[in-house]
Amino acid sequence: MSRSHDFTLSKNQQLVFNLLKEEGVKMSAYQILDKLRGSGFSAPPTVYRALDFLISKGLVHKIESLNAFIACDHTHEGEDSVFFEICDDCGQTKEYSDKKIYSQIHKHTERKNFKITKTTVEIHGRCEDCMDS
Amino acid sequence: MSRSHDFTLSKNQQLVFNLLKEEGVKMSAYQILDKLRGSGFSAPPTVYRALDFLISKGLVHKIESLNAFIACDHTHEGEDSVFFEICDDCGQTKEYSDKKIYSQIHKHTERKNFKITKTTVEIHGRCEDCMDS
DNA sequence: GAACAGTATGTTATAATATAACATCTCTTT
DNA sequence: AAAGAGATGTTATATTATAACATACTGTTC
Repeated sequence: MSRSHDFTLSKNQQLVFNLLKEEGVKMSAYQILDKLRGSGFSAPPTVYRALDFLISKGLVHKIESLNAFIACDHTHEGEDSVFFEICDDCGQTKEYSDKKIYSQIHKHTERKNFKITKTTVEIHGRCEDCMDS
Repeated sequence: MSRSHDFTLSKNQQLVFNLLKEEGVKMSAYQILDKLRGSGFSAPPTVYRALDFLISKGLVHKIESLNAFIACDHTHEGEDSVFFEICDDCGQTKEYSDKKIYSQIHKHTERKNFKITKTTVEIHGRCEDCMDS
């Protein structure tokens, strides 16, 4: 059950991660639960525990402004400097990495002697496709 | 920096706004409800409706990563380019405005032809005071 | 291979956050 | 006074998340 990581995923962790990767879109914990009932999931803690683990390993992100979860899109560089662009019309949620945005944030926190543990950047709006229609 | 509003606050809106201003810290909707029971509040919709209005006018912000609400700190410039620095030790939540951070974000979305309606930037970590202890 | 420690799981219950739906009220404008 | 818009009161319920505790699995160490 392993990936190209220095850790292994348990059965439940693998099931949740695979589902999120296959769907490729953001899902609520209860949407995940419903999809995995056939695999033996029956209660919320099963989902939340798997999500907590996957998030701690950086394999899944939580979209705070939507209480939703999405598989990490590993096409980008930089695990830490990730942010989301969310179309409120079609729901498409794209993950990006931009060192410059985070560099500005770090400049600010360094001035304040603030030690960052996690940063949430979520951009809501309307995507190119939805602007056309 | 005070601002002149082109609108008035209803009784409930005023009560919620005054409470948040006086407390000066983030509060959950249910904390607000409990504090305002003496003023006749008895159910969640009363609080959420007032909060929705105040947020729409920019007088209150929601901290998405904490499901909490805080009065806008009008000491900064730029209504739109606001972000939060949240100490997970002491809970202190400071509001800042930084054009440069938002300028980087806008550069990104312009490249993607993404039309922003709202941006959430929340920085979690440990504040200077808590680092000392 | 038995004892153990650490982690993961299953299960029930409940906490915490947020909204739907609908009746009523209170203004302002006509 | 009637109409319309916004605000409120109220009940019920939806949605999101965690507490608590028992059991099972997994990899050591002896």
